[in-house]
Amino acid sequence: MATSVVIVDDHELMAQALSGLIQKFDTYEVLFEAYSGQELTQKIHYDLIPDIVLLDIHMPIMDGFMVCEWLKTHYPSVKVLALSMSDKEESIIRMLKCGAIGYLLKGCKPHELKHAMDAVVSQGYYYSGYVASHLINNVNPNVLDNSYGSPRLNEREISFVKLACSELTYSQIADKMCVSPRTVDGYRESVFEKLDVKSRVGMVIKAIQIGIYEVP
Amino acid sequence: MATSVVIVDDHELMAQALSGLIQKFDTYEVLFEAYSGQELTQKIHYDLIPDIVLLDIHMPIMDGFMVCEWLKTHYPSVKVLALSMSDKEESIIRMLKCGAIGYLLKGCKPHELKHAMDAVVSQGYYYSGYVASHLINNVNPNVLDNSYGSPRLNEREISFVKLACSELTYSQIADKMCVSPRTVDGYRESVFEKLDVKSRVGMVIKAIQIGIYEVP
DNA sequence: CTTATAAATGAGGATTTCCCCCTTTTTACT
DNA sequence: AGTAAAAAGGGGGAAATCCTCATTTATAAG
Repeated sequence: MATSVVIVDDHELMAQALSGLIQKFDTYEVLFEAYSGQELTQKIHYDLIPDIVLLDIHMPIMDGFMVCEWLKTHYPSVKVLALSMSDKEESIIRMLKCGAIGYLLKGCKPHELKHAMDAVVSQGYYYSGYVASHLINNVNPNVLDNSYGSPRLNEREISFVKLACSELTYSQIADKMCVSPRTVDGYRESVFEKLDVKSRVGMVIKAIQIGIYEVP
Repeated sequence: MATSVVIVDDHELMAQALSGLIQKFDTYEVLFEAYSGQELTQKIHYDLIPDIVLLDIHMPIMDGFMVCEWLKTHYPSVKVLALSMSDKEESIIRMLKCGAIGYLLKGCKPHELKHAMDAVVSQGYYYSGYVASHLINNVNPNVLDNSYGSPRLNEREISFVKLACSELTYSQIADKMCVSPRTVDGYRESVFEKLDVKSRVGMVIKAIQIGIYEVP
C-alpha cells in the first residue's frame, strides 16, 4: 500500500507543485494539501490520517512549530518532515524539540526529498547532510533550554526585546511597559547576558535571528 | 507553437516542482531550469532564448534584480515574470525598474500563475491584484529614485550601513572604513535622512527591510 | 520564622549616539 | 577658469546607552 502524505505550506504554488512532484513517486500518494496550520487541523480526521506530513516552518498565524506540537499531541503517529528555507540551528532544534522526525531544506534536490521520505518510513528519521553537520558544529547552549519562544527569556524580557526593535528609547519603553526606566535597564542587562550581545543593535539582530522579532 | 519558459530559483525543489506544474499547462513548455543566476547566464544562448523567465528574487550571490538587469541588457526580448515570497513595495518597484514585466507572489494559486503567464504573453504585463493595490497605496517616495542598491544610498553609505548592522561602534566603523569618525557621523546623518529613521536601531531594521543587510 | 533567590528600583558615571554649526577638499559642470 | 555641489573632516554639546554598586520587595523553600 502506498505511503500517504499531506503537504502543509502557505504558498499554494509551492504546495501544489510539490504535490505534483510527489504524485510521480510511486509508493507515495498525496492525501490533501493545506495552505495553513488551521486548514490542516480542520482537514485531518481519525479516518484520514497521513503517514507523513511535509510541513513548512515559516507560515503566518500558526507557524510550523505550533502545527508540529499540535500534531504530536492529537495525532502522535504522524511523522513530521519539516521543510524550510533556512538552516538556522535554532529552527532545527526547535523543530526537533517539537517532535519533527526530519528536517529538509527547500534547496534540496527532488531525489533528496524522495530519499528523505523513504528514510522516515523505514528508519524513522532523516536529516540532510548539511543539516546534520550544522547540528554537530554549531549548537548554541542557550538554545537548548526552551522549546518555544526563545533562549530562556521570560515574558517580560520578550516584550522588552520586541519593543527594543524600534526607535523607542528605553525610557519610552519603560512607559509602555509601565515600569521604571531602571527596571528596563535591568531587562536590558539580563537579555544582553542571555543572548550574548553587547549592544542594542546586536540584540535586535539576534532577536530577528531567533525569531523573537519578525521584520515587517 | 508553445510558449517557452525558463525557471530560475535557487531552491531546486521549488524549481522542479514548478516545472512539473507548468508542463501540465498545454501551450507552455519548460526549456530548462537554473538554480542560480550564474547558471542561467551560462545556459541561455542565442538559439535557446525563452519567451518567459520565471525569476525568483531571493537568491544568493546573484539575486533576482541582478539577473533581471543582466537579462534585459543581453536578451531584451525576454519577458521576466518575478516570483517572490514578499509583497514589500521596495522589492516590487526595484524589480519593475530592473525591467520585470510582472510580479507574482509565491502564495498565489496555480491558475493565477497560468493566468499571469497568459497575460504577459498577450497583454505584455501582469500584476496580481494584491501587488497592484500595494503599489497604489504604499509607495514610499524614497524608493523611486534608484534602480539598484536602495533608496539613493551611495556605495560608501551602503558599506557604512552594513557595518552598522553589528556591534561595532561608529569609531570602530571609521577604522574599518579608513576614514575619520566625523566622516562616519556624516554618513550616519545622510543615511538617517534618506531612510527616514531617527536611530541606529531604526536604520538597521530599515536596512533589513529593503535588503541592504541580510540577517545571517 | 528565617533564609535565599529573583525581580524591581535607585544613584552615578563612562561611553556612545545623535545633532548642531562650520571649514577644507574633491568632483562636476558650463 | 569659475562656480556649484558633494564628500570629508572638525568641535562641541545634549541625550541615550551601557555599566557598576547597592537597596527594597516579593516569593519560594527550609
